[in-house]
Amino acid sequence: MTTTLLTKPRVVRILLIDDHPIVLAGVKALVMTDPNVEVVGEAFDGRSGLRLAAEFAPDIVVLDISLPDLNGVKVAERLRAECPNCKILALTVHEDRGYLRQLLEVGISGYLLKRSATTELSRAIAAVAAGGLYLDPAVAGMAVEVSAPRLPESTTGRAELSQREVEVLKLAASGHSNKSAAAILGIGVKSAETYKARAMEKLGFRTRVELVRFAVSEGWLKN
Amino acid sequence: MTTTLLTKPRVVRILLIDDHPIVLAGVKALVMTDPNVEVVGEAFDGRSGLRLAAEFAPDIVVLDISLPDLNGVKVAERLRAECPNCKILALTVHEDRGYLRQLLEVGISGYLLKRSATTELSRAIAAVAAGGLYLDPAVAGMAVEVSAPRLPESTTGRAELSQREVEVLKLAASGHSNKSAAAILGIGVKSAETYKARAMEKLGFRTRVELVRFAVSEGWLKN
DNA sequence: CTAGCCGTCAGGAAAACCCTGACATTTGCG
DNA sequence: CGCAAATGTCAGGGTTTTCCTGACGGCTAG
Repeated sequence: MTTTLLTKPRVVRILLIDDHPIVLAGVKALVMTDPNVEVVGEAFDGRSGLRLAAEFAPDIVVLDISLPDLNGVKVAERLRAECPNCKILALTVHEDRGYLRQLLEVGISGYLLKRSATTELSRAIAAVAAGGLYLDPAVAGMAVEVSAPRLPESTTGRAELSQREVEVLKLAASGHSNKSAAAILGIGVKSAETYKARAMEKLGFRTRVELVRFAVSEGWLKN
Repeated sequence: MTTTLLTKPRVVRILLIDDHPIVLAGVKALVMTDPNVEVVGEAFDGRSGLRLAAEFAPDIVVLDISLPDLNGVKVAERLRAECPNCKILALTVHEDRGYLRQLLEVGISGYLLKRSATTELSRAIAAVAAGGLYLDPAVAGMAVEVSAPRLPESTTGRAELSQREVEVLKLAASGHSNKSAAAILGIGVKSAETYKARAMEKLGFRTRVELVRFAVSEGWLKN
């Protein structure tokens, strides 16, 4: 079927989710400069966002990954489930491989960094609205290494961490040695080593630096 | 210049510094809704910001603390020196005692969190333009504890860390090994070990956990 | 019932870390 | 000026920790 001659100037309806009102208002002001875009809702946390998404069924959800109540990945996941027609455009400061991978697995349609030029925003929205996949130039390179190499065996599930793995990881990121973490959890050092290794492998991390970055972005180190 | 009877129609001239163009554009859109405010410059990094400040001598510099090239505190410091008439309004996501303390010592006029309501922004600008000090409600409580207790341990002049010690400590807290830190600093592993040991000893830390806690409270693990 | 994840752990090699010096500069102070 | 203290730089050697490779029983789902 051929495309219509006059592409109907159908307005793209957008829901914004960002925990920083000042940033959200700014993004809103930006996207509204495009007459084809309409902001149908704004939320400052994950739960409100999910509620508004269910209510308004927007075309695109512009989602900040760092949220106070729910992890951005969790929100994306639930959005996919509860509002399958919503496209998700992640808008974030995080340039971590881990986030990108998780979000791609969840099925987002775009990943844009806040440090990108403002023109990228409208470009990304246009691309996503058209049904495409948009990745920020700065992370596009990661996508290839991310999509190909991982997990011949995790066909069913995604990179969910088990309870023990999360516990050890938090302690490790807080500066505890495997031995110390093991003592705290009341298990053997070797077990702690195993959990940490498995978790790191699941997350695709190979160095403690990456782990600490992840921990910071997860809010694990807020004391 | 004659004084007018009505409140001064003088426009507040503002310079914006934020490394995320999308956020910066948003803030710009927000402040421009106030007719008394004029944005005279925008910069995405510290150096450009300092240059523009010298060029335009704005009334207020709205400064994001997380910058790629220079630390926000450094930028504030140099702004105070090079452009003494500029008021500085820190706009940031960081709620750390450490940052706030450092910035207050440098002599900023305002501290606003991005998670605050948009109305706070104009309020803060107005307050700062009027020569006042504005602190975000969320950090105002910290200010009192911050202004009084000036390093109880430094009574004899001891808790001062040398440059190298701080550098290695930051890297260590971020998850770098001594070896990795040494490589980054371009020194031998043994030197890095020495700095770290001396610094830990000065601070009275025995474990990495204490170090990480300290780093978090100092805001070293953000950005 | 077979496969995979989970919690638990070992052995041995490799890497990182801590402790003890060491030495040359720089800097404050009597 | 000269000396002691602080700083930047590094090595040797013993101790810990981490890393890599398995392993084994319990549970759950296909």
